[in-house]
Amino acid sequence: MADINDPLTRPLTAKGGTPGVPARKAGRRSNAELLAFAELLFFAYRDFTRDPDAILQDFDFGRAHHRVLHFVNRHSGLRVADLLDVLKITKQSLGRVLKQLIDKGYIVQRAGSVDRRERQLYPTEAGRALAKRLAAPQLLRLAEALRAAGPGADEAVRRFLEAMINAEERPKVSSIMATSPAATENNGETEVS
Amino acid sequence: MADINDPLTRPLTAKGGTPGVPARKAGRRSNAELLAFAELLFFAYRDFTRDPDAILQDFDFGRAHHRVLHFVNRHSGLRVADLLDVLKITKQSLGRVLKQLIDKGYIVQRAGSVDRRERQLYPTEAGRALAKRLAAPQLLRLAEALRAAGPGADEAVRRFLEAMINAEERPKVSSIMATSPAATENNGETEVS
DNA sequence: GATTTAAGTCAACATAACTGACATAAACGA
DNA sequence: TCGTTTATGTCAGTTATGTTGACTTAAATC
Repeated sequence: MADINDPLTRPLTAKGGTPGVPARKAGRRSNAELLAFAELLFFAYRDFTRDPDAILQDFDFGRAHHRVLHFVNRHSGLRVADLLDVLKITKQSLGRVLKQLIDKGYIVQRAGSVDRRERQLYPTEAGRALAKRLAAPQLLRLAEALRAAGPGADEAVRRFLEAMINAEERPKVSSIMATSPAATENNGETEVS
Repeated sequence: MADINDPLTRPLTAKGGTPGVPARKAGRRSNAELLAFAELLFFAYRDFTRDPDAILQDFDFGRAHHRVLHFVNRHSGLRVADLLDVLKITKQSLGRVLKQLIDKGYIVQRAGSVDRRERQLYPTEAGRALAKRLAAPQLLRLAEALRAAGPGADEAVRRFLEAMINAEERPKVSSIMATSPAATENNGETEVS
């Protein structure tokens, strides 16, 4: 077990507070504590994106392609308008990366069956394979981090992340996340292999 | 209370599992569950950065300036090399935004007292004020999200975020986070006002 | 038939990252 | 002391990803 006084291995935030500092009221957090969470979120996200970024270089793709491929793969059949709303970028920005993913054979589009102006987006077999490869290190990282967070942390972390989303976006996020292979096909037991 | 079956207001992940699906072993998580965490992290970070991004426009600054100003403000006296290691960008990339922050009077630099090649970075009064203004909406969001996550979630979330950081980076992150006004000056009771 | 909507495209531009090469000053080592 | 390494800064060119604004096409809708 790590020595709590060793600056290289102790927990990033002192447990039990600083000696001589009276405990704050339950539920009140100092700005300094909150800033520590802000920094941890920055570091977590910084490293969360690094593994896939490295893989993407081999395909002449960037993080933008990963985001598009991820959402098309996990929420097959979503429309261009859905993607724009999820990513919060302009049609022109999306257009560039989406075109490249289509041209290189990772995504295909189909006219909507009810409204034929709509373009429904689907991954090809190559698209599914690449998405899986990009997700693999992130899934490992998440699994390990949830394990490290301790039993019961899943729900706390999930509620925290949900509450970090703009309130007015939550219904849309919820709706997007409800349309996934896990929710519709195979009971969530997709394997990375 | 929200109807758990209403797709617009139910929790983003079903609680208690899907009927007919056998409970997984304790501690094992399906890839679909982990992918949901990946998406929540994306959405959380997407919205976490939007409030300060809007403020930055009024100053002709971007997110890169925010990151630099934040770390200089919260960890006064850190060196250029520290900043490069924290941000994981090149010297040239940092140089551009740092120069602008210095030219516009938000950051000053001082030669290191022991090694005079080093440049120690400090916020000016204007820098501190801007950092505080940029942090304010993020602190509100974090406070509310931790509240929403429920009692005891702080520690779970903190452990989760720490474990999301690359293992070899944790000592450096720990060391950076130990040098903050909260850790050295006023017992963490900095106020946003 | 006119209007609106979903998507796509063209052009110009801004930001923030990158690589590679080189300069300066200070510290360090033989 | 002198050569080397280190910390920082800078110049030049490139790439990735975002922006605004204008316009087109096809299909749905009023």
